[in-house]
Amino acid sequence: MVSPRPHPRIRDVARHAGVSPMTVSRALSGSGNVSASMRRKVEESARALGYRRNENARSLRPGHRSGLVGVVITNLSNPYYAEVLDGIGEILAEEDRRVLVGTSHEDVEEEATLVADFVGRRAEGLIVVPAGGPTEHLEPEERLEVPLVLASRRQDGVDVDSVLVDDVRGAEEVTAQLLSEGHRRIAFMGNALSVFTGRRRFEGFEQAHRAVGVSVQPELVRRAQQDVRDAETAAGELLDLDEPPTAIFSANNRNMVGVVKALHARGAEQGLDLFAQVRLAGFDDFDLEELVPGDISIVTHDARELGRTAAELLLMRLQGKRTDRPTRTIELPTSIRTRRRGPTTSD
Amino acid sequence: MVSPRPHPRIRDVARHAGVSPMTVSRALSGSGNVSASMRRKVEESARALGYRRNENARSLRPGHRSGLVGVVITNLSNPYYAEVLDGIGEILAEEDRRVLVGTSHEDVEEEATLVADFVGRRAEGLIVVPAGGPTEHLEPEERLEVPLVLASRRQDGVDVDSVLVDDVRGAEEVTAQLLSEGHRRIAFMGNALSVFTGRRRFEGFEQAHRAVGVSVQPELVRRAQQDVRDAETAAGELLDLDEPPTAIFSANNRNMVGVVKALHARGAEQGLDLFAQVRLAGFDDFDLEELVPGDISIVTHDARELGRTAAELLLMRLQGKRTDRPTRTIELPTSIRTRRRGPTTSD
DNA sequence: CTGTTAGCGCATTCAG
DNA sequence: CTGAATGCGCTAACAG
Repeated sequence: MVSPRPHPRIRDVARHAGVSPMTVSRALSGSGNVSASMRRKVEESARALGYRRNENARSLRPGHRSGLVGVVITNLSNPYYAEVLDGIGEILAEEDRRVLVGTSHEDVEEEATLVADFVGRRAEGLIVVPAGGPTEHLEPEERLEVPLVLASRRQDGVDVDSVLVDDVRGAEEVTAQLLSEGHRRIAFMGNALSVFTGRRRFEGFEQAHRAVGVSVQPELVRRAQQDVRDAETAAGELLDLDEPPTAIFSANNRNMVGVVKALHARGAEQGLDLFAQVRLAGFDDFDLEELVPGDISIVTHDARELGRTAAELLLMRLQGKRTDRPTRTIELPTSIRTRRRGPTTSD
Repeated sequence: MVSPRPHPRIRDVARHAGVSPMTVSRALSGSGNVSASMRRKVEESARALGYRRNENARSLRPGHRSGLVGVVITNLSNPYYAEVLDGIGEILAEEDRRVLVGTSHEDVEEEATLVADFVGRRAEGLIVVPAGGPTEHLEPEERLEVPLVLASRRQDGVDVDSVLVDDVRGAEEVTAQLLSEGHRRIAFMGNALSVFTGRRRFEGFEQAHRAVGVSVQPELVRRAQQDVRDAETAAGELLDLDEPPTAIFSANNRNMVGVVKALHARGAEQGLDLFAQVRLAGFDDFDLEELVPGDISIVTHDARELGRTAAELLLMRLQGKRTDRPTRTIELPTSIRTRRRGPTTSD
């Protein structure tokens, strides 16, 4: 007992209202000249039949816009990116545009598949957190000239509007702070070098070392941890070294949380206060940072605002306001927040 | 210098390859019978022109599926729902389906708008975390019989496949635990009563009280906090009462994090260890739970698995495997994890 | 194996 | 103010 036509068409409404399809189209789009009574009658028929205009068919007409924006995120279970996505959605919803979302899992091929698919669905614009690596799929011809904005990361050779944070400086400054406190064995935990932020944040980390003539210890560098569990494991390995680091720099949210968990777990196991022995620093806010029982410095910026800005840049292009204008890169301000503990158990 | 036709059509490829559009269609869809050499030639032309099949036009053909699933989340900046969404995406990606996502902000009207829009775009299925309230927009006629799965919450009168957790029992058991420890002034912080989980978790909370003949104090009930900041404020108010609660039950992730922050902040301000004075319990995992320096019990379940299950239920319907079979509600198992501290400063 | 015809649902012409 | 014809891009069904 399935209805033969799941979706009533404009012609069904027309028949029901005893008018031509054109009248229905005009009445429902609100645009054309239709008498008030006619409009009412059409609206009733539409409601009665449960008519819904087919946006896909509509978008076939020349000049019509799909209202779709494709968003490719590397890892949605990172609250940082969830926040970015939410910021993007916030701005696009204001313009009544919808979001097609996909996760690349930091894999360029998955990213390319998603981009191709979104373009095939005639998304009007794309916002991508690029995984890094080959970039053919991001080139204008490949994406059929669909406007693209890169969020959080940029790609060499992909000249499009981008929203970044000043990774290098943030990493450098916070690392410098650790060095100035006397730390000489600072670990680095971050993304692979193929990832823009992984490269840049490591660069800042290195620069700070060079500035004071200290060299980065390769054995203290851990890369490409994808989630908290990986990060916790990697941090555990660092703590197990014969000569463990005296400080750990975590280049993103997931790594930082993993490090904190590792310090806590090991400390409890060994009856030691590892937070007093290992100074923490890194990128990205995380919930309950204030509970970390040791000194910690966070390079922070507003993830939601980053998403909003990316969406705004895209909208400019979509509204034709900046077509053929040169590409812009907006760098969002970061700040460093340091939280220090007094002597651990006293007081 | 804008290209006149941004998107080459099948006919352009046909002309370029010196064949008919039909041959191109067949060659590219891989389905039809096309000679190998022909196929190669077509593929080359397609590449040369940067042709991308228009999925919207394609989905116009009878019998064709859009491959789209619409997902409505109430609040993406809650990591819990980000995880649910990621789980949904994981399953759908396996079937090469794409996700249209929107945030309702716990507002039924926004939810209705999104559902209508997704249906208009001919999404084949919908997964909704319902905000609660009126449900006309979720009725079969309104959504044009598009299969719908409810995630995390159910709606009275909306008889569709649903994935839930056993809110009532979870809340009851963990509340009973607090009561058995002697707590008699237990605060409740959760969603509005109009929200399914808000209702059910409060119900369990009340039941546990009734079972031991203790009555819930209305002044200790705070509802509808939407984010961590709201929750922190509300928790602060509770702590400011003349007779503050001795325990707080937080009915979800955002409330729990807010409560922990409030206890920490107030404690630091007043030089007190509030975690020793206020017993915590509630729903949903959160990062760094182990750092909470006091007793805490969490009713936990796998958010990603909830998303996966919702997607799987939807796929069953989409693949016609369960059409006209009765509606199912899957209840995911929860468990309670309790973490206790020894005496605070000694040891 | 390839081409022609026709129509998916809609809205922009242009006529009345 | 309303209707008829036409085509957006694609592909079944049917020739050939």
